[in-house]
Amino acid sequence: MPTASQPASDLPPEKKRREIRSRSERRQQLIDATIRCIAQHGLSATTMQLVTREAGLSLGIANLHFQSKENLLTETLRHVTREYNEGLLGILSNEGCPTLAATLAQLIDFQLSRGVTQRQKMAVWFAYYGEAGARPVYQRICSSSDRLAEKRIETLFADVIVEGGYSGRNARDLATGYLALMDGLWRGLLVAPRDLNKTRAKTVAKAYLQQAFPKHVT
Amino acid sequence: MPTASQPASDLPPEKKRREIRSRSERRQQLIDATIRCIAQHGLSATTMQLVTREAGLSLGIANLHFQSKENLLTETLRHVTREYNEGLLGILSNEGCPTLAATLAQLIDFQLSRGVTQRQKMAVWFAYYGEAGARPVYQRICSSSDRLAEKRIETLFADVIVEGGYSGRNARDLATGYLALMDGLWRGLLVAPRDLNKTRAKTVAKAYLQQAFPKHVT
DNA sequence: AGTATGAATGAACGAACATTCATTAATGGA
DNA sequence: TCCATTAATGAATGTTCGTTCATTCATACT
Repeated sequence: MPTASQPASDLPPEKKRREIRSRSERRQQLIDATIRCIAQHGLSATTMQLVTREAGLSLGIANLHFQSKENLLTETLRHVTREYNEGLLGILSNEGCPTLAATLAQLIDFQLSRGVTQRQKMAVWFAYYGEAGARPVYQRICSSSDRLAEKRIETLFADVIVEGGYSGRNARDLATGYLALMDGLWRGLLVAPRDLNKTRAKTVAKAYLQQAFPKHVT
Repeated sequence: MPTASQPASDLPPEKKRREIRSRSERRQQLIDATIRCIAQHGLSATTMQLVTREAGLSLGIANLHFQSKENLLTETLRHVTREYNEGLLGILSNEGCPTLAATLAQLIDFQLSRGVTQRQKMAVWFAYYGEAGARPVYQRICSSSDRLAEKRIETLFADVIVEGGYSGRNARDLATGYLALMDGLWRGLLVAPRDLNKTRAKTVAKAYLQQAFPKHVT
């Protein structure tokens, strides 16, 4: 978007005005640009050139604030992971959430909300999963995030089982199953958006919880 | 370990004996090497050099048989996809499979069998999922494979619903849910093998089918 | 045995990559 | 107002990539 009040000229070198920002601002700006690049071009086609241009900054700045590309990518994964986990924690801390049934409903709504299921974020998740087998750093970040989420969901399910007096249910297995189901639905939304939309994904997820906790899900 | 009867020399150029093989043999050999490379190094670190060396062949041969790296990668995805679909068809064509209950059991066994869940194969799946958002070719191959699998499972589930007289069940939604669950379990096996092993994955998958079809799964 | 065929090789090449760093200019304190 | 400090820039660098193709040699046919 060219700024107005520029001297008319066909192809000026277009000197960019240099702006100074704080370290954390620049880091966030670069991470956001990285997310957009991965979503649009894929992880293997994401270059420093592309990222810095997307951020509207010069080539060298990513190395200035992140030392290396590898580090930028790692921090990007950490950012997306932290964002998701904080959102999940917000739901499960059930402050102002009156009943367990309401918490379950909010959980599904959150995990299939616009913020979580936008292509940008999902593309990033799966891009890193693909490399996780070869990169221990990615694997550690992903699996520790998984573990955290599973522990929280398991606790919630355990509470629901007690409240509902459900017998023969294993909270841990149900949590594993639920999160696996949600993972698969995300993958479907990403890879086959023509065959699976968010509404149907919500139906399928709700059906799982209803089978598990009939009294808590309508 | 230097071979005997070689003219004494510290670092012999070690001339390689040239072997001639058919086009299809070489293509298969290169695809297999590509799978191993992706599993070991990740898609973004998989180079022609690495692949051809892994195959024990010379650098130029991949371009000779596949024209381009892009084409080699696409054909590799197609190969893995076809292999999985043929295996699935083998199970679901229920030749020699007496009952629907037995078919369900075989389905889980197959999807969590050694052949399907070995790290090599799963790493390939997820590597391509990650790029699918940016590459229409990958997306088409993945989603058409998904569609095929889902149609078959849906048909099986519909039969089970009729036989069991289950009411209020939607075969399509159950199929979507089951495949999503299986996808998530695979992801867990790949990314967090410490927290999820094959035995527990089988337990979780079985629990899903048991909830859906209690009379058919023990 | 001699020869034609084309599969296989790997040195060479240009393009694209991450990274470096001398230079530039915005900022805040003197 | 001037200067010291330091964020920001982007041309330059060395490396690595995919691809090409002249050459080599295993094979099958005459």
